[in-house]
Amino acid sequence: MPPNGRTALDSFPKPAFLEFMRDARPNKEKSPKKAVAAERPAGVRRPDAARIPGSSVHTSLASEIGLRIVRGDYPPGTILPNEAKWSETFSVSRSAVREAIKMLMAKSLLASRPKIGSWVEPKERWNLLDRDVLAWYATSPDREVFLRTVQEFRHIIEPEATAFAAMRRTDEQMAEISQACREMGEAKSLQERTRADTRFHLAILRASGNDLLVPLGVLIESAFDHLFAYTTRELDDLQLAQKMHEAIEKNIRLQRPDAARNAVRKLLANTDNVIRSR
Amino acid sequence: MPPNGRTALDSFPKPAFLEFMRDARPNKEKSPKKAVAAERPAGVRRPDAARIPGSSVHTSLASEIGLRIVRGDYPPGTILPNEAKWSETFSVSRSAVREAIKMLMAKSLLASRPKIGSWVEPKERWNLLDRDVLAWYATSPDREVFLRTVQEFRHIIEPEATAFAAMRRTDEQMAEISQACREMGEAKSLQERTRADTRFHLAILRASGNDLLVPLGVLIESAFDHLFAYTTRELDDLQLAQKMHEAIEKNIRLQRPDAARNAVRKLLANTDNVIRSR
DNA sequence: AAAGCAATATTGTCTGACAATAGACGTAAA
DNA sequence: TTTACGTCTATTGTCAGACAATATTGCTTT
Repeated sequence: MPPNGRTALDSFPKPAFLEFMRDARPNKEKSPKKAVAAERPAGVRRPDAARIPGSSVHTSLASEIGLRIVRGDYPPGTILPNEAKWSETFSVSRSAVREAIKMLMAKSLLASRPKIGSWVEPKERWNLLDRDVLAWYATSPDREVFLRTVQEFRHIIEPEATAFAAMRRTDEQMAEISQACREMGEAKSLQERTRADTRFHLAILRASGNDLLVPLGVLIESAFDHLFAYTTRELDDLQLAQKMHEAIEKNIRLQRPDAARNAVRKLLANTDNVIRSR
Repeated sequence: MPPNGRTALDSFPKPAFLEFMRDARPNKEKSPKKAVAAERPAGVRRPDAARIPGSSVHTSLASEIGLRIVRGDYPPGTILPNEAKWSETFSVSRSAVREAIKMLMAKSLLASRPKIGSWVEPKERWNLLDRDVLAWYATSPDREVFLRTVQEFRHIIEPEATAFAAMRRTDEQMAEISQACREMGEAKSLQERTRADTRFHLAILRASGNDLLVPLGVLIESAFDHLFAYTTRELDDLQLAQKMHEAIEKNIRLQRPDAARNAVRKLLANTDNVIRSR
């Protein structure tokens, strides 16, 4: 029953109220509050905000503030504007601001105390492996550096994860991996192919049998998002990449950890070249 | 100015209100609300809640609910009690409940929609590498399994991270590493030693030059917390471990990636033995 | 039987109030 | 002059109550 919608703060829903961000309207008269029903004050009342799932006010606010922090607008240690100030700046209620701030606190970007305010936590505390933080982080510096960092990380994780998968995969997990691999080959569009590619690598992480590896999937997703622009359209390259994926699939299927690890290393080296050559 | 207190939801502050958790008091009369000042209703009003930093109501609530979810009380897909219900169960305001839920949403343990309610997200979405989630996760299954998983993860991460550190460390980073190593040797108590040990490994992660490795420090901290009970009191073992740490320090200092990697592998193998032998 | 429509339950948002906290500052004492 | 203490005050924490938006559920109508 719970629908499987995309996760929240992904920041692309174009938060409605951000349009009038700096539009400080100090003299907004209080809404009458007596008029119970009938007599709609005709517009003015933020007509149709919050349509898309990920764009409730607090969510959008969290995105905006989170992005600013990660981007470096408020360096670690900085004391942020207080809740009343945010509330005024964005013309939203204090509750919405508080909920947004609580979300950022949950990601360790912020902490707060009465009388002090909220301050930006030192960068080491940031939960960089969080989906949203990662997304914000990915936008701020130039793509190159970010992509290189993620790619380096993949070199550390994926070969070992794949070796474990070759040892411990269940049949169901193998089926997922194989299917994703097949769908990569049959994909009609580049986007479709990339999606199957992502599924392939995530399935391997899940099959590794180590719960802690699974959350690292966000890194792979992020990498593929940013790699998309670099992806080749050349048929030769595509076929080569497909062969490499099939080699990985095969070695996991035949339960050969070492061979699987090497196959992944080859694939990553190939990806490195794609990045470098651009 | 921002004090460097421990991070929030660490769940050891023994949240005050949890005492009367199941104490459903349906007929609580509304507080008079007219009596402005003077005439304190004498006790009853949750006398001294929220003393310790990490124990505000919403924070404690998030801990309690988060723990329940991770523990498996509400399996993925389950629709949770609604906000009003939580509010009643714990006798706290709906705002507090909402803020707690927003924190859990930020960690991808929950998601919600109007009219539906809040449901537990599939486990793959959980941000297991989050400090709090990890802490909750660590309590639920038996220590053994958790410890083994974390330790396996360390085998994947730390050798490579250390090799990178040997290549890219700055002098400041080296100083941190060396100091932690020294303090390990000079530590007077086991606890003191463990703390220095943790600092040593975290400093290496930071020195690796890959931002994404830093957040994995929570795993190491968690591992050491749980490893503490297993730690040996034998002098021989301690001295052996110290030698291994010094070998790592030396190889990073001399910028020998391969030797550093091997030194870490040895140390981890030693730790494996400690775990296994218990 | 199918399609549209209304009732309903739940989260989302706003408002306004008061409590608790801890820094800043001034005042008094040593 | 310096130190210690108490007061002032700005900020988050908590509460209460109201209304809006939304999508499921079940009913009604064709």
